Amino acid sequence: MAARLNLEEIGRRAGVSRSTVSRVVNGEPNVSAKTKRKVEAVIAATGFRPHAAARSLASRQTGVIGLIIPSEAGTLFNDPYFGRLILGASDAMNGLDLTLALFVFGEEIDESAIISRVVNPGLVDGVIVTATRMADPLIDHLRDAHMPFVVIGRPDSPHAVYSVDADNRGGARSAALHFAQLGRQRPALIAPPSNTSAGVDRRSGFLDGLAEAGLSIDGRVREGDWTEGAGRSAMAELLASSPDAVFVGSDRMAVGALQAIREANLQCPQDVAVVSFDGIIPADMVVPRLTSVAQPVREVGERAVSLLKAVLDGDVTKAESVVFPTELVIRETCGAALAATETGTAS
Amino acid sequence: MAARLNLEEIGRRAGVSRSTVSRVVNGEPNVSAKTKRKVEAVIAATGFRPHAAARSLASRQTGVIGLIIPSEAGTLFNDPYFGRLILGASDAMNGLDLTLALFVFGEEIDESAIISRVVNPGLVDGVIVTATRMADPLIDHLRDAHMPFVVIGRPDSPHAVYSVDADNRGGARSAALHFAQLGRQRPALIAPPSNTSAGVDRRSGFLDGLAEAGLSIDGRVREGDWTEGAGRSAMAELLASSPDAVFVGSDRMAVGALQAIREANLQCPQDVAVVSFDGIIPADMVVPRLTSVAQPVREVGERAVSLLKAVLDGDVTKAESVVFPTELVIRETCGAALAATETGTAS
DNA sequence: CTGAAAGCGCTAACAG
DNA sequence: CTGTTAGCGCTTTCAG
Repeated sequence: MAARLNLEEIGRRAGVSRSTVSRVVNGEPNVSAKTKRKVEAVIAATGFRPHAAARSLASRQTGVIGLIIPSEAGTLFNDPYFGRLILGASDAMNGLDLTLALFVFGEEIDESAIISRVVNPGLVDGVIVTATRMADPLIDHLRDAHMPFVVIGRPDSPHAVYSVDADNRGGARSAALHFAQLGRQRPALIAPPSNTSAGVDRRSGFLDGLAEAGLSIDGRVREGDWTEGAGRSAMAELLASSPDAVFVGSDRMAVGALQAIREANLQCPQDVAVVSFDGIIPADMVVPRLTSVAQPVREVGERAVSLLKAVLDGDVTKAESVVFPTELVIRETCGAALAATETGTAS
Repeated sequence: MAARLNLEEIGRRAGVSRSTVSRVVNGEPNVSAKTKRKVEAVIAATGFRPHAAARSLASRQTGVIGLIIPSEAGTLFNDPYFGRLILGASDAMNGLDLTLALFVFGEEIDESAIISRVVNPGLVDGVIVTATRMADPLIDHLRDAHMPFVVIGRPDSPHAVYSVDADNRGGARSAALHFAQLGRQRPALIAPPSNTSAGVDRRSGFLDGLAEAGLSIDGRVREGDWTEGAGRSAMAELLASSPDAVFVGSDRMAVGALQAIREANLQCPQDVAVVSFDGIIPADMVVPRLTSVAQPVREVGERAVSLLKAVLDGDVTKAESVVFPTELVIRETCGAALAATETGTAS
């Protein structure tokens, strides 16, 4: 029977040495066209694929990139955000012939367990870290272990790092300006957790935008943990101070906020306009359709991969922060169409 | 400076041979307590971790399990189903000290590309395949390549395979019986795609349940591609034949169906009762709250991992199909509370 | 219970 | 352009 398929065996069948086969497999230039053809024929005929572990051991590169997602009690996985992110990362990796290793850690497992699993030599070449808290200790550990990494978010680290993020501040600011333009007078805010960079940035961006427009928020601020439930109870509380507009820091919380508005027998957008951040809930999912500051999650995932790849290849050596612009997608909850009609701007 | 950390070096520092260190690392029994302690001390002091690739090469086991998710244009990733599944699989793997490699393939990449990437020797020990179509060619390819695998779903394969699935038929049947019990007379169905086992089973289970209860469906059947939009348009069509109840084959389609009902100025559950399948959309997400046949997605993911692990360890050798029961979770859209009130059953 | 020795399949100088 | 020669770090017989 056929011997186990390896470089040696392929070489034997093609009448060349193991090294030559290796060169063909790796697309190195210094192989004669004729030899190359012969070897490729044998490879095609046998369906040979080089052994990944052997290759990793010899080359000290695994071709595997880790994606670390700390999932707090599974909450995060109900958010379409991560699906999009994974899809983007995955696409980029398929194109680069890289393999994605996914590390999801619940709260019950401690930080050091994460590290020791991920920083296993010979397992991954580098990692992408998501959902980072401000000053995430994970980042320091990764650095101590000399593991190349890229952060998704805006890390608050004393050291410079590679990172990819959406323009949370700018996006939130645009929501504030939009409210101002629509003539809303009593804006409110439901911010994401302030121990995350997204939470901090979306909050400050919105407040800055209001200040710019000369609007004040007068304590109409609440914070929620990304979920529908949090959005609903935060909104219920805010309604006591009669806001006429609310910027909600995530799509999921906005869904809850809409429910609270409905339960109070108020109308959105007539009584309270709503703009959310994310733009990733399917538009048909809620009524009225959600106006939101959309961030390009998929692109963020893709870019994180290409940036890490560049770091691994030594193509980029200085800290680099990529920031993607957001886009205010106007649908129904902000009441823009309404305002347009009233002022006679619309046809 | 410290030499590169490996078995040899740890052995040198502990005054033993490389083999002994290997035995300690792998928890083999035949090591004296004293030697073991000494070696462990050195390991703890140095933070040594064995090189994954080297270990894989020598032992012919990678400790990595692949999860294959064919994502059609990203549609599937908007569904919380996959997040849950990944979470379950991931949990199980963390417990078994296994690493998860995620393979997401869009439609643009063909089947053989999937195979050649996944079946790379020395990369993964086995794979879990999801979202399988009926008679999925992927399965045959996996078998041809001698790659151990477990299917999530009910594969329609001429060969026996290992699989894990939810009781789609039984769950759908229970929805039918529930409608009958509530006195609904004109049931309708929005089924998932019939080229998937879930689609086939949910459809037949529902129809069987109706037949059992003596209800007929009279052509009030549509099919949708899992999305909100599909549910909405299917429901809009069905309304022409005045159904008083509809079983929708997925949570997302049910969200769309609810919208269509509202847009037709009908009330749910008064005019049309709705029961969906999945039970994974956060309960607070829609109003009225969705009654649905819940499937234990996380458990399915966990079980797929433990089954594959057993297969890899040779603990199970005959084809095995694990089927998880579903649970009808009654909330508001089915109108059970309503019916109870009318008949005086409720307080 | 412990050590020595032989690979696992591949890459990477180094010759030629 | 091609072959030879050493390893990469670990597991795994086989002796002792």
